[in-house]
Amino acid sequence: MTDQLVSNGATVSDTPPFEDTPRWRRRKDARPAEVLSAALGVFIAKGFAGARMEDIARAAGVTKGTVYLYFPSKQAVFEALVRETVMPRLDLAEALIGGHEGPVAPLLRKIIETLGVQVATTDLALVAKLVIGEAGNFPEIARFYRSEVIARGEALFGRIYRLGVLGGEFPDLPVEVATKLAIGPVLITALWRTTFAPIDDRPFDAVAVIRAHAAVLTAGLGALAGKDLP
Amino acid sequence: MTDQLVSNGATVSDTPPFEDTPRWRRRKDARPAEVLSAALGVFIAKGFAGARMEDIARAAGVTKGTVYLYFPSKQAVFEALVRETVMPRLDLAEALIGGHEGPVAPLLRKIIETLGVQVATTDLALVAKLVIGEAGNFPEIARFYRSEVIARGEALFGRIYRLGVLGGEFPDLPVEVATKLAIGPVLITALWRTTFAPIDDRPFDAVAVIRAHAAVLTAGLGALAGKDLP
Amino acid sequence: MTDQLVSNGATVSDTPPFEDTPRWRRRKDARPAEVLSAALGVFIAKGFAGARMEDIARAAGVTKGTVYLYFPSKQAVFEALVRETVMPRLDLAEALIGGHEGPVAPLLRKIIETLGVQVATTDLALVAKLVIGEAGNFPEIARFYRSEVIARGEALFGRIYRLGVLGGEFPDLPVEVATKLAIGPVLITALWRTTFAPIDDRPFDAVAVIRAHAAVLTAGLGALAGKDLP
Amino acid sequence: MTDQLVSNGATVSDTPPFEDTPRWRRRKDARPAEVLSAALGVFIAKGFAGARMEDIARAAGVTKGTVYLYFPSKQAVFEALVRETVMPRLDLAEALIGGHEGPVAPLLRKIIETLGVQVATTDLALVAKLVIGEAGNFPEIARFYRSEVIARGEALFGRIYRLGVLGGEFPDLPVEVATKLAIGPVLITALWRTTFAPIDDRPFDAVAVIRAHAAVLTAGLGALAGKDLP
DNA sequence: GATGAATGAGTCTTCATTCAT
DNA sequence: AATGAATGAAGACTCATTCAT
Repeated sequence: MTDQLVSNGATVSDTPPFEDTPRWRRRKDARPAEVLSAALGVFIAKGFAGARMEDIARAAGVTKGTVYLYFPSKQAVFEALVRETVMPRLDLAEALIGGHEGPVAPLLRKIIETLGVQVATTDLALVAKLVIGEAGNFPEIARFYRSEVIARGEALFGRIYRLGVLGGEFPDLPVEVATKLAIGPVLITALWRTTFAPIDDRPFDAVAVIRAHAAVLTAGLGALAGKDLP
Repeated sequence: MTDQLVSNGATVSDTPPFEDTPRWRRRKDARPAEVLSAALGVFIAKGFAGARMEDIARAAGVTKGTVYLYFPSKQAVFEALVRETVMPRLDLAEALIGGHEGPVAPLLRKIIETLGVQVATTDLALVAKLVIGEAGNFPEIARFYRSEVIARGEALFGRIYRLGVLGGEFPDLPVEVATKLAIGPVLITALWRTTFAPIDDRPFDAVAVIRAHAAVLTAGLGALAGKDLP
Repeated sequence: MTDQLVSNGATVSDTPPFEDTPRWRRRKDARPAEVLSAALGVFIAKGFAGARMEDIARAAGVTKGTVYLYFPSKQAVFEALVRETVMPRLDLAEALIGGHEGPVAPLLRKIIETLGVQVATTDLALVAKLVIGEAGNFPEIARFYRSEVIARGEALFGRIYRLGVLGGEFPDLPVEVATKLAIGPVLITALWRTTFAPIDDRPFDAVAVIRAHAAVLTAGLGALAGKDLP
Repeated sequence: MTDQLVSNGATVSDTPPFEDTPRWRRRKDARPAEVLSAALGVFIAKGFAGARMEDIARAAGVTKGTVYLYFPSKQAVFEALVRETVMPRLDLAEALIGGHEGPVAPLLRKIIETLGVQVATTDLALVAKLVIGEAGNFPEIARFYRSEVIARGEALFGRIYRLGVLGGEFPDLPVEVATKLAIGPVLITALWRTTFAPIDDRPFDAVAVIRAHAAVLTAGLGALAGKDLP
């Protein structure tokens, strides 16, 4: 059941079923990524404390010792996981948004849709959920996430939002407030997916939520343009 | 199903019918609630696994043994906590919304503001965060929360929303989608409060987010009324 | 076999054989000393690294967890052991020597005999052996031993020795050299007892070595009085 | 008994009779000795248990696997180390003493000085310390050392000492007692060197201790010649 | 009713050893 | 011959739970 959640990365079954049956294969380069991928599933399913290194190792198709060959501790696995999962995507996001300039409202909608679907569909959301759940125990991680992920996201979004304010398309909300309005429904799809969808009969259509959100938010911002907000 | 959930934890009203030690009577009645209140703080700070019974006991001003006098296990404490914290508030919420009828859009805004501020400000949000964080380890809790809290909230919100759709004030979104749009920014304030606010210098104005959210959402829904959404 | 080495302190068999069979008895005050006594035997027999907390606990008649109730780590047990075993004896030694004044040569012999027998017979020697064996891993312990035990011993011995030098009874050796001449054979009895005596058929008469040592050393020092030593 | 001790460790002379890879020939011959030399340092610094094969290998400039090429286990390394380090020196010692005959007291002093300086200055002392520290875990090693090293040393010393007793130059002490008087201060310099010298500011003059010891011991024995000792 | 000493199952982590390359 | 990735048994330490007091 966890496997469904982990969209990318190798899983146990990636190991080719038949080879000349070596006790192990030399995979130094691939291993860390494999372990992290396996770790994501286990952490999501059981939380940091509940995840046993044994679980992670087995999910990665190796033994405990091998995990320690690449990561000095469970916490290091967790930290690497957050870093490695989030960073590449962020670069992508910045590249995606960075170039765009022009009429703001439709752009915002497009961005929320595109990124929202990404976030609501990929590991990114799972990592966010992990960070939220474990922030108490990992202030460092929270701080890192705060400064590396959220700050960068806010900067991107803020740049666009301010353009809209200047152009009279959006009301003059503080950027950090506007950002949360934009992120809120995106985040909820992420949390729903890990928290309630697994125990729910009804299908959960994350994309529908994101679409509606993008539409309603831009419409609402447009409608309130130029008005004073309390 | 709900009854099974909190399988055996004592609750506040569990006072044994007759005893002859009035000296302890006062305490005995108050203890379970005191313990749960203390437990909330500890669970929030450290998560379920990270919270030690010793911590909870000390926070409640008693010793470990005493906690076990009222709750048979750590899990029972957690379950009772979710139940006892959420239930009374829900009744309140239903009472609050239940009566109102009339013009829908302003009502919706009022409700989101009032309840949102409540949620974003009180323990309710913390419990939600807990449930989200521990759902993997406590499917029962997640199920309970899903059916008791979310279902009831959705029913309340859905009743109003459908009125708005019928009256042509709102676009015809599926109720569970609309609910998530409404809840998203509320939830984010809750998560922010526990996750990032503790490590952030800048003050976090939850109420501002809720206000803006109520305004933008109702404006957006109004603007899209009658239109087709993809 | 180890039991013979540990002269004082409670051992497992101190537990009264029959009582009203409690799973455990509340012994908060006695426990730390019991654990240390048991630990000495285990450390001597297996060295620090080879000693398992389980061994120590079982030797003390408790379980692992109980040991951790009183000592935060294995290293803490070791440190406390050295401290607690050595300190009281040192006070004794200082009291013993402190008072004496008068003709120096016979006094020195008396002191070496008395203290040497003590050292060669009690736990003191075992602890010294431990410190020697584990100094590499516990520089702190070595430092502590160096400054607390050896320095104090050297001061005591040095005071007497210098009197003898001034009185023309002893040759003018550096005190730290003279001390080592006095300690050497004493130490060897300690090491022999733990290292070779257990695997030897022939009985080992530590007291005979000490007596001979006291006699030969004082005679030698007397014979060399006033002469130049290279 | 001795043969069992070093059960299966390869020794320097183990060179397989014929190979055809001269490129490695030089190394292959030197390796075991290099490994043992490296191992001594590591064992001294960390004790047997604390020494990791990785440490030993790195100190020898090879990798773990290579160590296992020459020694089947860590214990085999330790055993070979003790054997190979001690044996050659012992032969030397026997050669040195063996020939001498004549006036006993000055000879004894000469021997103690010469050998004592050797012992107090070379690896020999370190090995002794190792054996003392690990005897509990390696009764075999202790037995080997007892029978091969100590017994031979005692025999050498005893032969000389008995001559002195017969000639009326020395008091009639049991040989094993007299040996310990002679060895004690020598051993202490060895232990001091590894245990306290590394953490001490003051320089430690092992040779001065040995010189004084040789002088005082022979003087003392001479002074007590013919007297009854208790 | 309350305490806290004691327990012991459960995990992380280390490292000697193996073996494909 | 040499390497070093992989293994897995072993041991320190934690903490929920029990129960004599």
